[in-house]
Amino acid sequence: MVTLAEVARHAGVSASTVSYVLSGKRPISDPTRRRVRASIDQLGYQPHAGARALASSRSRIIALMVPLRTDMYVPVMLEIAVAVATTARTHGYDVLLLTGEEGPSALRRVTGSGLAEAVILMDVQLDDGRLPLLRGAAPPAVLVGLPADPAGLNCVDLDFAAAGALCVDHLAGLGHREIAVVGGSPGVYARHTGFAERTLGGLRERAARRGVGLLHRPCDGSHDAVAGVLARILDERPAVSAFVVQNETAVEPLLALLRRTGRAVPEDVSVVAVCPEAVAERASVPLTSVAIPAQELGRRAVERLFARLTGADGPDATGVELLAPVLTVRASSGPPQGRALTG
Amino acid sequence: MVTLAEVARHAGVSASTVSYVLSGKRPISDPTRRRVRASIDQLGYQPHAGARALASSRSRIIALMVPLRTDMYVPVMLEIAVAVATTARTHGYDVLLLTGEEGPSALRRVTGSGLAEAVILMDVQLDDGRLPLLRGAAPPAVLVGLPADPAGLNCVDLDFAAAGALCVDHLAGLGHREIAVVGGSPGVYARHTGFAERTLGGLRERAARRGVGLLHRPCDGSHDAVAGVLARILDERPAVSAFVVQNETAVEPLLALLRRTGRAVPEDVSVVAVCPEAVAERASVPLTSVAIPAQELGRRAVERLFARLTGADGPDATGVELLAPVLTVRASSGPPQGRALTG
DNA sequence: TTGAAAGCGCTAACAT
DNA sequence: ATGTTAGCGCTTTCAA
Repeated sequence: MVTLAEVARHAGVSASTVSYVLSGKRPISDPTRRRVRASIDQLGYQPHAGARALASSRSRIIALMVPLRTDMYVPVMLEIAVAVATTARTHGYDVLLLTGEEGPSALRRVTGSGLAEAVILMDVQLDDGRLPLLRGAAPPAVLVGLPADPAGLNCVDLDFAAAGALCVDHLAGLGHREIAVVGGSPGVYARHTGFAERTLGGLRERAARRGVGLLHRPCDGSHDAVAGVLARILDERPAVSAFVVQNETAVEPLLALLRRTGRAVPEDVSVVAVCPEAVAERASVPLTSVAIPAQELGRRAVERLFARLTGADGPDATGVELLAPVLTVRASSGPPQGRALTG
Repeated sequence: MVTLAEVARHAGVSASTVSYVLSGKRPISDPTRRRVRASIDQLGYQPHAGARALASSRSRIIALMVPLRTDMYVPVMLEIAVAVATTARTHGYDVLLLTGEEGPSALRRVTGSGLAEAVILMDVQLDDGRLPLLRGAAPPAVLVGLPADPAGLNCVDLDFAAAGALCVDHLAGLGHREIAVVGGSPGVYARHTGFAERTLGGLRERAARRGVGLLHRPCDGSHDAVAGVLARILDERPAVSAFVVQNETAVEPLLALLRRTGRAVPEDVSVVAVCPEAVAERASVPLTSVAIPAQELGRRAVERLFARLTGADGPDATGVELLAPVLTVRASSGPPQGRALTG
């Protein structure tokens, strides 16, 4: 293994000079810098990560905790994770992958051992068991998601309430008066994963304000479940002329069932989804949708973390950042035709 | 920060004794061990990861490189990654997440700096740019996937050729004589991602051996693409009575299109998929399928890595491990009814 | 603008 | 069964 000392000898300078060439923490004359750089290249020197972490108390690693459970739309998780990793690299950091399995103690472990300098948590629940470890002075952390009480925490998420409101605005603007919501799987609500409830809140509030009827049914993504929920909705509210879907796996079953029962989209019923762009674009009817900006979420989480690490916002910058939802109109929504759904 | 030296002082022993209590690398008397343990707990001591890595030349970290691209079934990727992370933890290791973005040099970086002791590569292609770095003495590595020339490499994958053969056996056994294959997206073939070609090889070989007709069409998962491919197949081979699908995103569109054109599954046509169990179980018709054992792949990759790291198989154990495919019969396959597909 | 040297916290000989 | 001690490779004062 090539060490810094060898580089120094090869370049005819002291170890500290090599170190400073690398870190840029003090001015180095141009000729010296050149010689050192040349030696580094020639010898193929790579600084030892552990030695660096020991001497500087900075590991240049952040930990990313992903959920074990997988009843959220999984590709979003991976996309966020990848965005976190690539963004971290642009700051010279690497990402350690933690799963929920070890529980909150994993945070303590990687953080207490100096393995990771900071933490990003995905799929945060309204009342998350990991939160107590993060209040106050604890390790720098950013949450992707919004807990019930974000006081003293650093959070990034899509503004799901605004997303719900946006869906209602779009549909009400087209003239729809009765909207049905095919929600996330019951498990999502049971766990109080914030996003589902926040979307629903936004839907309800805006529907009430605009005098539009709103019927909500949780639904897991299986074909049978969607069929059941759809039947109930049609039975209880025959006047429903539009659907909002938050469960991506329910999208195709819903479209298939509507087709099969002779309901044309968007002529007879409109469908609006809250889902990743990729899902909306590739659906059997391209969906009018509010995008879930996975990459942006990952990116922003890392940026906020580094804002804290570098003290740009003050050492304990805290607060909530909600990304504004964007609704893209595609082929699945249009004005109601006045035909009753059951017609 | 609590150091080992403080623990030693608190317990009234030397630093090395504390170290050996922790590592178990030499016998310690029961009373001493107890005292040390107590001090560790009381002081909340956690060994410094960097110091450990420096002194021992072992970081206890393995790197996992996931592809940036995402035209494979993404949930499988995440499931493998999570399985890798949890399995690594059972060996006391953590996992560093690398994306393809940095290219092969990322391997050099994490490995050359001593950050990671070993590497697991996902989504390996037949002729992968990362392979040259891994031949010979290079850092211990395991590939999930099978390159064209696995000589000197350590690989784990599903035996996709056998999976293809299994599908043909199942369908031919039911009496089908003409089978159509709805393959992966054209991009998968263009990149020579091994699994698609190997499945196809297995399908062809077995079909030829059993005298069954086989028609293969690549297909991305969009509804329109599936519709086009299906139309072509029906046009070219009206006698087709069974489909094998390897592209998970094409499953629902295919089922929907078959329904829409009045073809009952499995009465009129059988469908067999190569896909994760979750997809097969939740399809609108539960699918007879060969499972993609994501967890098992991740687990085996890690186990093989540690077999190498600990020298259990000799320091440069190498070779290919192909997991035997398992076909589960569900509702989507049955004997042909003798009605022509176009009937 | 550069060097010398003292650690960072731990492991692993080498002693006893 | 336990203690002593010399590094591991780097960062960062303190000096010049």
